[in-house]
Amino acid sequence: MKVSRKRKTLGAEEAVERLRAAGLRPTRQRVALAQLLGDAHRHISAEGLHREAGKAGMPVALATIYNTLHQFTEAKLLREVVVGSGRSYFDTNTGDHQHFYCEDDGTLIDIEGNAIEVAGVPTPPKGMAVDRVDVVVRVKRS
Amino acid sequence: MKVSRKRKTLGAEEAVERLRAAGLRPTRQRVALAQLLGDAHRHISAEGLHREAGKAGMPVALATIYNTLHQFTEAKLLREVVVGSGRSYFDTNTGDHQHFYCEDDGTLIDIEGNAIEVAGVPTPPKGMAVDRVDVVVRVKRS
DNA sequence: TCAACAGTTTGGAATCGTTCCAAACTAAAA
DNA sequence: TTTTAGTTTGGAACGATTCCAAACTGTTGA
Ligand SMILES: [Mn+2]
Ligand SMILES: [Mn+2]
Ligand SMILES: [Zn+2]
Ligand SMILES: [Zn+2]
Repeated sequence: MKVSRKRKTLGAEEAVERLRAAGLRPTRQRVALAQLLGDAHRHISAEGLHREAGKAGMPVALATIYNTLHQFTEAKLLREVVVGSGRSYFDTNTGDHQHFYCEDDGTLIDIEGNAIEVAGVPTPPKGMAVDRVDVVVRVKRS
Repeated sequence: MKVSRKRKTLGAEEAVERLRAAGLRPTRQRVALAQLLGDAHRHISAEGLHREAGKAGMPVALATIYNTLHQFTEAKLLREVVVGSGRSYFDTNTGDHQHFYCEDDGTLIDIEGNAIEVAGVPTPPKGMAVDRVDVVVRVKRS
């Protein structure tokens, strides 16, 4: 049987506060999305969030979903994760961490930032500064 | 002034041999592309190779470019590198190495495989095996 | 309290990289 | 040669994302 699991969403007030703190005007749509993204660590696509908003009875235009995801990313409320050339994922875990990526089903799984260590990164070319070091551990069904 | 630089391409015979060794039928188009990809380490997109083939007087249909790049990748003559969700790059360096990625202009720069070291990769989830560990050092103009 | 404005949302069209398709072509086998 | 399986092709189709201009709505400050 299929076990249905409730996802922990945010209260509206909390969402509004979060948006204000990030300097974003708390519109109906942004509040709804901030609530849906909630607290738990998750990896979600634009299409996925669009669908969730619809199911939750607060439909939001797809263009707005994209706008919002990018604004949230800019505001460090989200982090964009690129693993394949197709779609991109947005990660509610903005802390230092890396990912397992399952090529078979497109799943992402967090790897704690303190678990993994990258050593020996050379000095970037003149005039460049390191922004972030991304590690993707590609796994396959064995 | 703009300095024009010659790129080292392969001889036709050498390209044919390489294709044969990889179990690929040496068609006119595949030989042309193998020649263009040549010996030097480079990062190229499908569109880029399509344009180069045209300029070199051996036009190849874009669909064939994609077919060929994927077949070459399958045959380990190339390696596919994903850095952004837009286009994907094909890397003539198939050895163990990683990349700097400049977000400003989309440039890729190799990092020797023996320079960088990733430690502490956790055991993959049950039933999964590590295929490859990709490190992308994102840099920005500073 | 409310007009005015800047910021935001919207549906739909447009873009873009990539894949699909079925017909024409060609390298290799017989 | 012929045959055959594999390959190429242009153009249509696709899916994710972005663009657009019109409608809407938080916020401000009179
Ligand atoms: Mn993006
Ligand atoms: Mn591919
Ligand atoms: Zn994550
Ligand atoms: Zn490389």
